[in-house]
Amino acid sequence: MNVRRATIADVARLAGVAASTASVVFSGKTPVSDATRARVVAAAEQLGYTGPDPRAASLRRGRSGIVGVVIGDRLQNAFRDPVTTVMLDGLAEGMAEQDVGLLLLRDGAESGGPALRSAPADAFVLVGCSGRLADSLDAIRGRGIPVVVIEGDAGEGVPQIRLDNREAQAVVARHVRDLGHERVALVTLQASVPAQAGWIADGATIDVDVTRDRLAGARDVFPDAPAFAAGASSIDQGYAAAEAVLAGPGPHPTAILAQSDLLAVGVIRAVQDAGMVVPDDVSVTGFDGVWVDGVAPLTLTTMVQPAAEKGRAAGAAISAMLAGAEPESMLLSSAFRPGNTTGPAPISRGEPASSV
Amino acid sequence: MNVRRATIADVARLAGVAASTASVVFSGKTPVSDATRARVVAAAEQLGYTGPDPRAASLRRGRSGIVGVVIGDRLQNAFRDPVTTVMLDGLAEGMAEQDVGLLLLRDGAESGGPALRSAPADAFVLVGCSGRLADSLDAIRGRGIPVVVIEGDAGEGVPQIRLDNREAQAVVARHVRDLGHERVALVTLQASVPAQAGWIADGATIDVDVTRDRLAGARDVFPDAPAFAAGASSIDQGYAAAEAVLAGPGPHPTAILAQSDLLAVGVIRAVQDAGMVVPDDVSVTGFDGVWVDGVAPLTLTTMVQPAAEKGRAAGAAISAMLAGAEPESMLLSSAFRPGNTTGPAPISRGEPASSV
DNA sequence: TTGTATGCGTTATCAG
DNA sequence: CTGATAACGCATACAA
Repeated sequence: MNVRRATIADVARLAGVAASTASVVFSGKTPVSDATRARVVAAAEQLGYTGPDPRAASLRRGRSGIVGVVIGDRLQNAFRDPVTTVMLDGLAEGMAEQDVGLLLLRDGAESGGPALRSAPADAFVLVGCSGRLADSLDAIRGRGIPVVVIEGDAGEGVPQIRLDNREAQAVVARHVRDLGHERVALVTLQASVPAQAGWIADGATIDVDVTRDRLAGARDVFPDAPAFAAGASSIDQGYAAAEAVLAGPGPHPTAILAQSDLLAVGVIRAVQDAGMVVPDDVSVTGFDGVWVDGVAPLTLTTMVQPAAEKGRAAGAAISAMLAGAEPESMLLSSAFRPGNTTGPAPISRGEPASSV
Repeated sequence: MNVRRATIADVARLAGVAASTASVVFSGKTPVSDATRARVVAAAEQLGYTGPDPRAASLRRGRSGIVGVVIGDRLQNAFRDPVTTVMLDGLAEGMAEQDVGLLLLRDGAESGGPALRSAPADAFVLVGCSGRLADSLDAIRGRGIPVVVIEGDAGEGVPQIRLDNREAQAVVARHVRDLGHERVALVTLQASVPAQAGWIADGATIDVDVTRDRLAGARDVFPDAPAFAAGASSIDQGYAAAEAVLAGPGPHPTAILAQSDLLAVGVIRAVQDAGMVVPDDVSVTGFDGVWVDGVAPLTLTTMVQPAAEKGRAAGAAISAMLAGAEPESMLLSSAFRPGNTTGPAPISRGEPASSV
């Protein structure tokens, strides 16, 4: 290991050719005579030169082969939520053609933080990091780099991959209403960035698009349903939220609509730990459809969202933009999947619908 | 959006200062008078200059702020396996100090493929991509870049983060033996790269370190236990492997030791679908300890490995190496966690221990 | 087929 | 505190 690494100039010198010739041997962009190639390769081997320095090459070519993926608050939560990982999965697949790597970035406390401004990425995918989204977007667009937004409002000119969140959540809500439920509570995804668990006040502004849209969908059917925002999409947070909901004044709700499957699992456990039965005493619904285990022998009633497809679509859009095209935004839809965590509302004790 | 993006030279010109001065305004490495700074900032804003081009900066500085993480075969499997995501989690945490991004790379079909050679990373973390590991390692070391290996044999001079796989698996095996089991079958993680599901022949070479070591641990206790290699660490593959195991000739095994929790869950389902009861007819064990759901109301008997700690340790090692230190390798240990998927061996029908 | 010249956009260094 | 200079390592257009 020499102190200084060999450069292509060193190789060329040793091989007795011009640097450009040596360069061509590695890039293969231009024909080279076998004799020359052999000399260059030999020289490279002798010097321990393994190929062009990626930093220099990317400066010269103007491409780094990296796509930045900005995932919410913390990488931690992102990895823990199967929806995100499935989506990343799809993203990787959607860009398999290009030989690019995915650079995972979190949209940290410092909005539009250093990473966004200084990451050597050819393009970015922003994932549901609303609220802070505007800043992040500015940081990126300022760089004149292609960007696609998944589940967030990006404004003009930015391709977006969205879900029919409002309508989808309304479908679930109607299912619950049709079962006769009237006292319904909602457990939402995080409402603000950074997340802050707690009741969502009437008329409160909700930064996060997904949360806002799904909440709207539920309220389309149950206008007065109280909503508790979880701190993250996790079982624990769902449990805590349900505890808060059940501890509220008045009779407990007969149905709890959670905005993610993970939250729903937590809700179910909290309900059970409170000595009640799902769905006899309380019906519970989720959202996502990728989380299948954890409530056995129950099967969660939920909306199945095309998570992998979201990623694939984003990947395809990025590919298109890198190729100079202008991809369209995309609206994907979810499918209702009934399970047995919902059932008929328990016989009313004559209580009117009320806030919990 | 101009055709050409503004450079720091443009900004400097407009501000009437030298390029180096403008640069300093952005980097903050040297004091600048307020007046000058203001002029530069104004010029930058006017030109839409949002900061130095990362590619040029990293060429100049010799650092890109990126750490490459090479995960097995497919990103897909990596994301699907909670062990990996938890590990990544820890890795991100272990490097939180540095403002670096994680570049996810797969060690694709083309060994030591382009990504490894051409990714502008300051360091690499290789995760259990053995077999192909040697090639990848060469590709990286040739570049003279710090590298840490998690769960793989990297040879001299490369810090490694390893688990006590062999001993840990032996602990589980002894637990099973102590319960009276004699006819035991093993379901292993992938044995080769790329993965190929199937029985592991006697004396076959196993490329993947983790698989080999855990297998050895099990064989320390059950020298003749037949082993079936799964195609990946997933429930489905576990299910398929167990089907193969149960379909074998002779009496079915009374215990199946799986090398991961996901596999174990699949095994359990296959056993149940075959009309048998866990653990009465067949005991099942896992490995990992991060997967808690999916077999309710059973609790998996498993080894809990410090997955997050693995990542953290790797992150710390990378940080140290980037700072010029030479971190030591690390051996982490797992803890036995008994569950109720194991129980006493069913009453023997006088069959001798045999291969299935 | 090979070589020459040029610049990609920065920033470290050092002299003023 | 500011500016001039010189790389960083490579790849492309073009000429030979």
